[in-house]
Amino acid sequence: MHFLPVRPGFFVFLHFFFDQISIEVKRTEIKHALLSEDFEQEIKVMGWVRTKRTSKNVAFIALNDGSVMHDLQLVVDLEKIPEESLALMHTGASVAAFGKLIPSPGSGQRVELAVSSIELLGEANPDEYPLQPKKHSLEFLREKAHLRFRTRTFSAITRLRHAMIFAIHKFFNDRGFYNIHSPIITASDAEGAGEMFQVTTLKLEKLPFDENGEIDYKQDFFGRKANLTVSGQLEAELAALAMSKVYTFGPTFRAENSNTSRHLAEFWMIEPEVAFNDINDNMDLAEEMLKYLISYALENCSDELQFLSKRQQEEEKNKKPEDRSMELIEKLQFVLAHPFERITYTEAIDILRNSNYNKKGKFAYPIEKWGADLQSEHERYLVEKHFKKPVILTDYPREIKAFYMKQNDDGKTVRAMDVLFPGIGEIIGGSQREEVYEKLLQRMEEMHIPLESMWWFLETRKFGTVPHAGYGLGFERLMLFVSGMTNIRDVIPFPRTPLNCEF
RNA sequence: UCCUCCUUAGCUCAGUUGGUCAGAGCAUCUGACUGUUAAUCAGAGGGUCGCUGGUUCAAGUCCAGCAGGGGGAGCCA
Repeated sequence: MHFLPVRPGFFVFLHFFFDQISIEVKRTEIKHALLSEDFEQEIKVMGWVRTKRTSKNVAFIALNDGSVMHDLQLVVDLEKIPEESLALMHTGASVAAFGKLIPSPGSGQRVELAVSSIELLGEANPDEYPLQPKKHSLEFLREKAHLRFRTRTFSAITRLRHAMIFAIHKFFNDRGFYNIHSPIITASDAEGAGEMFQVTTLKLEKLPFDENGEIDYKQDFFGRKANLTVSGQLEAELAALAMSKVYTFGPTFRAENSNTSRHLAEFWMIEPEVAFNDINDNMDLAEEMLKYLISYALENCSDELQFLSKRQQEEEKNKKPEDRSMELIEKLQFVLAHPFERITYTEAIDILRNSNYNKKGKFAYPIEKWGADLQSEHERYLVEKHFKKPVILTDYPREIKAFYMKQNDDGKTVRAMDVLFPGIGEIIGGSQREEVYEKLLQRMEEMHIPLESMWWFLETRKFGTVPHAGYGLGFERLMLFVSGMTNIRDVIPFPRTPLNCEF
C-alpha cells in the first residue's frame, strides 16, 4: 500500500501552491484503494471514467484504472465542486481525483472516494468515442481493438491472460523445467504443420533469378529460403536431449486460410519436451499442467471468472436450456475433480461406430472403417456426449500423423496423444517421439521429408538418443476454455487472421 | 477454400404478404430529481435503410453482383 509520505496538513499546504494535483502525490491504484482501511490520509487515484451519474447535490463517477475488475466510486459534492467542472468527464475520459476514502453508505461497494478536487486529464468526446456504458457486440469491439481494453470484458480477459502466462512459467519452473527460446525464423520447412509465412529481404518487385530461372535464394538474407516458425518442437527436442526437461512458450505462425473461431495466423504455443518420458508420462504431464492452470485461475482470478461467467450466461440466455454451457466456475471445478478419460483411437472408433448417433445417421461423416481421421463432430461426441469430460486420445493410425511420432510395435499406429476439451476440441497435440535413428529415417523418407535440411534433427538420434516425449498447448485455446469465450479473436489482444492485420 | 446467415440512427436492434416503415432502447443535448449503482422521469436533435445495378406504378422489403462481418466445415494448437 502506498499512502502519502506527508502529513495531511502539509499536503493541504502543498496543494494550495500546486494546483496540478497530479504532480506531488503518488497515485494509489484502485485495486489497493478498494481494499484500504485507511480513512484518514488523502489519496490520489487516476483512471478512466466508466459512467457518471448526476443529481441535484451530488455526482458519482465510476472510475477504473485496469488494476482490478471493480471500479472506485468517486463522490462529488456539487456544492463544493461545481457541476461544470465535471462536464467533460464523460465515459472514456481520463481523470485524476483526490480525496479521502470513506465507508460507502450505498450498497454495491465497501468504500468510495469523497472527492476534494478532481482534474480532467484527457477528454473523450462522446460524439466520437465509440464505447458506451452498455453492452457492445464482440464483433463491434474487434473492430475497435485499440479501445477494447477499456471494456470490462477485455480488461478481465487481459488480467486472466496475464495470470495464465505467469502460471505456465511457474508450473514449469517449479518442476525444474528450463524455458527455451526457440527461433522465430527458421529455415526448415519440414515440420509439416501447415503453410508458412516466408521471411525475405529480397525485393519482391525485382527478384533475382539463377541460371535455371529459379529465384536465387543465395542472395536472400540467410542465403537460403526462410520462414516464420510453425512450431518450436524440433528445437525443443534438441534442448531436451541435453537439459532433460524444457519448454518453449513463444509465438507461432500459420499461413493457413483458416476462418474459424478456433484458429489464428499468429498464436502462442507452449511446448514442453521431456527426455526419458514415454507417452504415459506425457499424458500425466499434460493433465497435471492443465489442472494446475485451471486451479490457478480459480484461486487468483475469481473476480474475473465471476464476471465472465455472468457475461456468458447473459449471452446464452436466448439459447435453449439444453444448449447452454455449464456455468463457468462450475465447469472449471468439474474438470479439476475428474481424471481425464484416456482411450486409444481404436477404442474411440468402436465407441463411435456403436453409438446411437452413428446408427441414426446423425454424423455428417459416418464412421465406417478404421484409419480415417476423426472429424470435429466425432471428437465433440466423445467429449460432450459420451464421456462428458476431457478425453485423451492416443495411438492414432500412423498414416494420419507426423513423421516424428514413435511407432508402435503393431506397425499400424504411433504414440500420438490429443487432448480434447469440451467446446474447444483439440487443446493439446503431442506424442512420444521416435528415438530410433533407422525408424525415423525410414519414416522421413516415406513421407518425403527433405533429409538434407534436417540433418541436425537426425543427428540427435545418432548420438546418445533416448526416449522422449512432448506436446503443444495452444495458449489461446486454453484461454477460450478458462474464460468461457467462444471466439479465439477475443482472447488475444490483437488477432491476426486472413485479411485482418489492422491493429 | 467450401456451405450458410447477416449488414436499418454513434451503439444494440424492431420493421409482418413490396404500398404513412423511416421506428424503439441506450448514448448525446435541455430540464426535473432525496446518495446514485448500465440511476430514474420529461423533452429535443440525430439515418440517402452496406455499395452498384435490375424487376415494379411503387423496394429496408424481391433479384444479381461486389464489399464487410458472423456461424459451421476443412487444416490444426
